[in-house]
Amino acid sequence: MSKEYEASKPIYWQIAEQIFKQIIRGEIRPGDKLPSVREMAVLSGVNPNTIQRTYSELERMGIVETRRGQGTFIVSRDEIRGELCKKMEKDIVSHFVQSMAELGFTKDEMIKSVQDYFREGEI
Amino acid sequence: MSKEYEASKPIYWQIAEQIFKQIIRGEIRPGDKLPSVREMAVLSGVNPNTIQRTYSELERMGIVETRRGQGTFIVSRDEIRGELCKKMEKDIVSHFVQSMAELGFTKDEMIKSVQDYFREGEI
Amino acid sequence: MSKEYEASKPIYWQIAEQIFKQIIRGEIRPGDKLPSVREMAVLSGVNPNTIQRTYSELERMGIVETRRGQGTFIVSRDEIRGELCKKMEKDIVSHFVQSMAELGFTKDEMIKSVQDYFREGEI
Amino acid sequence: MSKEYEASKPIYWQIAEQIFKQIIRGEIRPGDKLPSVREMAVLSGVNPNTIQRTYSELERMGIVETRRGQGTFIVSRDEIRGELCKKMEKDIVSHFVQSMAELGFTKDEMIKSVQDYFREGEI
DNA sequence: GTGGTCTAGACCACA
DNA sequence: GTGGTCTAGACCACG
Repeated sequence: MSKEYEASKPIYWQIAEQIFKQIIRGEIRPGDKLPSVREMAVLSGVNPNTIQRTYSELERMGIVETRRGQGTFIVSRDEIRGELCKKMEKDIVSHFVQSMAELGFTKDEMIKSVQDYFREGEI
Repeated sequence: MSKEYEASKPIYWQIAEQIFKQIIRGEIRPGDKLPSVREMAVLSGVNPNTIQRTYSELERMGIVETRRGQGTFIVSRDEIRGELCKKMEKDIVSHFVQSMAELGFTKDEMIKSVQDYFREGEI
Repeated sequence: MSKEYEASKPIYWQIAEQIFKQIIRGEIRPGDKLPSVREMAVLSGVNPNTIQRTYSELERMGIVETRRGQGTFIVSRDEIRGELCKKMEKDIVSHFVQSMAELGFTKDEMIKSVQDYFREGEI
Repeated sequence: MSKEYEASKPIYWQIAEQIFKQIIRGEIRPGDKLPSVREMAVLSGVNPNTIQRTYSELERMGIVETRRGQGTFIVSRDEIRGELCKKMEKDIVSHFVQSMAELGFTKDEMIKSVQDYFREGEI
């Protein structure tokens, strides 16, 4: 099931983002074990070192904990999912607002832009 | 007057974005001459090669045209400003909507998120 | 009664250290029998192999002796407790002094640092 | 000038610690450029990837900043040296005090242990 | 030339 | 079998 990766972001980070989304959507839950580095490498069609880096990053962010010889687990605090979701939402929204503000958009214009985006899709 | 640049995006692109914004805000107008590569390099506190790349990028995007021996000029079509603004707006909004959609947000939730962002700032 | 273990040190060694401390504090005495590997594994919430390794290490250090068919016992020399204590104290202190010396601290500064550590706690 | 590395800690971390000490002792100063990844690899007698990891770690800790195409620089806040020193001192002291406390030592006994350590050296 | 990422393949400590 | 580290060598974006 090897996927295609964009050139713009590092692969290890794109894989991390996939895991974020799986946690947020509830497909992976606190306490769950992630596939081993080697398994995940095969699943993702990349080198094990790349997955290693992904998992290291997740651990540094406190999303995952690794138990030597046992595997890598989603941190078992139930709040982790909500926290992750809030964090990502905040990052995306603040990036959006700041970008639009630099272009001179006001709050209401930003909201209108989003509504228009959906309106175009409807047509 | 060397500025600080983020590590996340290439410097040549950050400078291009500054120029976009100046055009959109009307600080630079169609037909205006940009500073020479060397001048701009000094103003920005970066290597002339970096400015060269910025200008190349702007030319590739049809925003700027270079006249041998005279310099680099903003393309003289008056619509350029509006086009640029629309393009950037569209890029930002579609990136925002898609990122939020991947997190499972609906249209209304996205709009609420933006409103909340401003609400927090008010407090 | 599974406990939490730090990721920095191997679990087998963390368990060995717990036993050291119990001996030093007199909770376990020379001649006492340690729990069997399997019992200890359950008590500690880890794999029996891990306890096996802990006991091997203790034996290698001459702190424990195993009698086939009977179990694992704290060595019956009464001095063992004092020796262990002296050894651990010496290890900790020499590690401390050398680390501080590498940072350029003098003897008096080291002592002051320790006193300050307690002073902060008091406030 | 290839050195010997202990097996207990990862090489990339031992190299990071060397840099810490050089900063604390003032041998490297805020704003200074570190050797390039490749140079440092030769100097240290290790693979460039290992140095890369060292520098990444230093950046993550906010001690160093990297400018693509230019090099890796000690962060140019003058306070960085004092902060680093305080941080390392605190880590070492708290580790020392806690280890000794677990052995049942009181504050005064800890200080006496340190003094005795130096006294033995004198003899 | 500089750092950043990735691959391939190896070895180790740990459970 | 699991994660962690390291080497060797490659390619890329950037300045």
